[in-house]
Amino acid sequence: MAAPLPNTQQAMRRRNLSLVLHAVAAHGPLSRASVAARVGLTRAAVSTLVDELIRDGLLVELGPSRPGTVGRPGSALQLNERGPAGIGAEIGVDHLAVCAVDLGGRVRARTEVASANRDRTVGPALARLAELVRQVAAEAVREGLRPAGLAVAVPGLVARDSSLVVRAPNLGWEGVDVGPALRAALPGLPLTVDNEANLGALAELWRGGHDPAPRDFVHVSAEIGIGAAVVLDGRLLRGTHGFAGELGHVPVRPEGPACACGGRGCLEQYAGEEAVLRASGLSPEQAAAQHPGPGGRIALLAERAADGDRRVRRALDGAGEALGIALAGAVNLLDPRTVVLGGALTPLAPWLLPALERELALRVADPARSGQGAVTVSRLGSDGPLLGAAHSVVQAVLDDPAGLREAAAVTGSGA
Amino acid sequence: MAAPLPNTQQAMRRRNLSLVLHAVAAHGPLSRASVAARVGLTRAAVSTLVDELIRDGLLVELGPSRPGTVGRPGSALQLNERGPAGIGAEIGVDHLAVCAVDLGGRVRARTEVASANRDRTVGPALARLAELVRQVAAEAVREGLRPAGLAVAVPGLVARDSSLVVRAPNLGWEGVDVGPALRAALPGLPLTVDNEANLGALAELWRGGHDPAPRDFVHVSAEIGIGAAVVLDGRLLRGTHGFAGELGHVPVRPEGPACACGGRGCLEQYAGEEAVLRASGLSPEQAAAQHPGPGGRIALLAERAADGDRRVRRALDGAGEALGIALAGAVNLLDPRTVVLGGALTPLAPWLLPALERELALRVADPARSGQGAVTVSRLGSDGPLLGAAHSVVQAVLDDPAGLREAAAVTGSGA
DNA sequence: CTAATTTGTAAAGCGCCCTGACGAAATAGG
DNA sequence: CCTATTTCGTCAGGGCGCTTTACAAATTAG
Repeated sequence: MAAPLPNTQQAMRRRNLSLVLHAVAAHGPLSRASVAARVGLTRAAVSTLVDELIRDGLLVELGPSRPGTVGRPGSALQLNERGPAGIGAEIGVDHLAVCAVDLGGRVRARTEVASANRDRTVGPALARLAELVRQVAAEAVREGLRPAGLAVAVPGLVARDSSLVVRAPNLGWEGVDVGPALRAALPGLPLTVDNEANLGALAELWRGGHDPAPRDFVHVSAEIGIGAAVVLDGRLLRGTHGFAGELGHVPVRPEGPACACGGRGCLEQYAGEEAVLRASGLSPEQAAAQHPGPGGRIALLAERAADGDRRVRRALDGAGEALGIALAGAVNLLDPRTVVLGGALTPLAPWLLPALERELALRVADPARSGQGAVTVSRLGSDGPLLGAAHSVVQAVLDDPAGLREAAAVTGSGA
Repeated sequence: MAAPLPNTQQAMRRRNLSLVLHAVAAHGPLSRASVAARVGLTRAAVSTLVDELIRDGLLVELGPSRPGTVGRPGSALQLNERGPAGIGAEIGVDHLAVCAVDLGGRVRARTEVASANRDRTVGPALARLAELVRQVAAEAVREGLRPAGLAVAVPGLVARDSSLVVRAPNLGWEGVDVGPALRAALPGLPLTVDNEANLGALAELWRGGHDPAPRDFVHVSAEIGIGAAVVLDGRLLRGTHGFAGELGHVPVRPEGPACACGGRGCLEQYAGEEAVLRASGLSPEQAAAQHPGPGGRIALLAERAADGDRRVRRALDGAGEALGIALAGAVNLLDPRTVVLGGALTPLAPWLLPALERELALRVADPARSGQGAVTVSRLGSDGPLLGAAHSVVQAVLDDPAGLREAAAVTGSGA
């Protein structure tokens, strides 16, 4: 049990800096006075906090805002669009992607390349990724941004508070620590590594476009396996070892087909990409031939389903049913506000949802949740994890703006 | 989104008071200097905090501690055993219980009476409960304690941050707000109402006797239905509506027998008390005849199982298997450190565990959790919810000692 | 044009913690 | 036995951060 932060005046100041920054981030351009009203401090206190944030390049003053109401108009404050940037990266089965996001959440640079990472040696893949990160970071610098950190999304289990990829079946990685190679290739750039579904959930939380943003939800994501992330009270649930969210191995039919995990009848056996393809009578090779490139198999399924292919429709209906059963358990256990379908599931949602919602409605005991609006589909689609990664860096800056200055002092200010 | 507390110096002071109090509570008698080292403040700061806590009657000074080491011996601080007390109450199917707990966590007064609350009108039951609370509170006062609040454990769904019992099937209650009657009968005593499994989990968290106390676990409890509570990062997960933990309606076999909740094959259909009795070839009447009083049905099952009754053994094995399947889903989803069996399940644990652990080992994907120590049995047994209720009041005092003084100022100091 | 309202800043004050120093109370060693 | 050392608790001084109070600036209402 680490000391729960030494409640000192400095810590208070840091929290208040973050509070002001978050207020501006969440509620558009704001005057000092309205920030003060929002966070519960006085105008004088907010003034000094804002001064500090402006000096550190996190806020900018837009000049006097247009009048409209009685009284002296305030001077609008906005997040600096030429300040720190979060770099997000994604290692997919068949692609690599990197993007840079500014404090305001806008994507300011982006690259994506096809790259068959499955069963490939790790070294070259990471070298390639570092190369892309350098490109994107350079472009961000040209736009006046300072890269403040890198977060990498991986489709697999990542040990908590580490860069160790314990298992990523889709990549064929097992016990790979991606930290050393990336840190060596990208000196001075703080690194975090996280599960793809987790970062997708964070993207949903911050930029899902829901209003108000749901602070308690289960985010289901899928590439080949099925991952989920649980957000409760606005915080991501990571679990003791960082492995929370393994929805793919929740038992759906305990006597069902054997699963690679050692169990029987796991969700993955009914709603995993491979299982759905098999039930549809399609082979992976066929899919690769007809829809090459990232997301080809999913695209094929969506196309066939849209064309009215009965076998595919039936397969997706079965997958939706299985998802509904597994999620019914999760909903009964966690009482979230909604279930969000994201990642690769987005394009298939129209054919998954009916059965999914039917099962959920049938099996959820909670009387208050009767039906309405229980399941939503992400608007971010397959971009979720990448955006979430970049945003997680931005969020870290918003959560502790003073930490950034300290880091800069250590590394010699970067630029 | 409520203002996230106005980070002022007063708030800091309050948090530091709580920090000091918690340090003393967790680590026995402590000198000012060791408290300071623990919480990360200076000795001088801790001195003033301690002074204030002593003035408020929360801490007492035991006088100079015995030497033993070099240097001036410190003056040991201890929680005041004649300070605030938490009153806990439990409304069971066939009993009412009330207890008082001091700051140190010791039970200082207790009553329990048989009372058939099932399908009885609510008014008389609550009147009786209030009467018992008055008795216990009076006894606590005789011991020098000041009752600081009352928490009531109910076997059913309680709406979040309210005293509304939405549904308690075992009691036959539906949409009953127990707040008005109890508040009217017990003026001046702050009231909270919570689910029995939730409070049992809190008891496990605070007084489970585990070392170190697990901060992430699933606590399974059962009276007639099957409840569970999820503790993550030392905090109880309540869910959007306060209904988290409905393990009883997690699907185990989706095509299984119909359940009262509208679903099919819910855990309750395999591991609920009624289902187990039926599978054992025993009728509730028979059980009531042979083992009257609280917990009679469970006691009968335990007795028969101990005697080697094959049918009962098989029934419990099946229940354990179903529990294992449902919990495998929960463990995959949440990655807790352990699963704790509590409440009425405790006496049956020996016959439930083998199948439960087998299923769990089989179906949990997490490679780090391989087998060892995944399931533990509560040492608190059926006392958990009652103790947890009283402790939740004590915990509230430890979390904000200054709040207590304010409350006293409003109500005119009570005594 | 004046009164009212609101914004942002400055000065004074207060609360809270830290620093540094000191007496008190014990041990260690001669 | 006496002194040096160590640790504890407290006190005075100081720094820091927020609040209070006051005031000039900028706008609307009448």
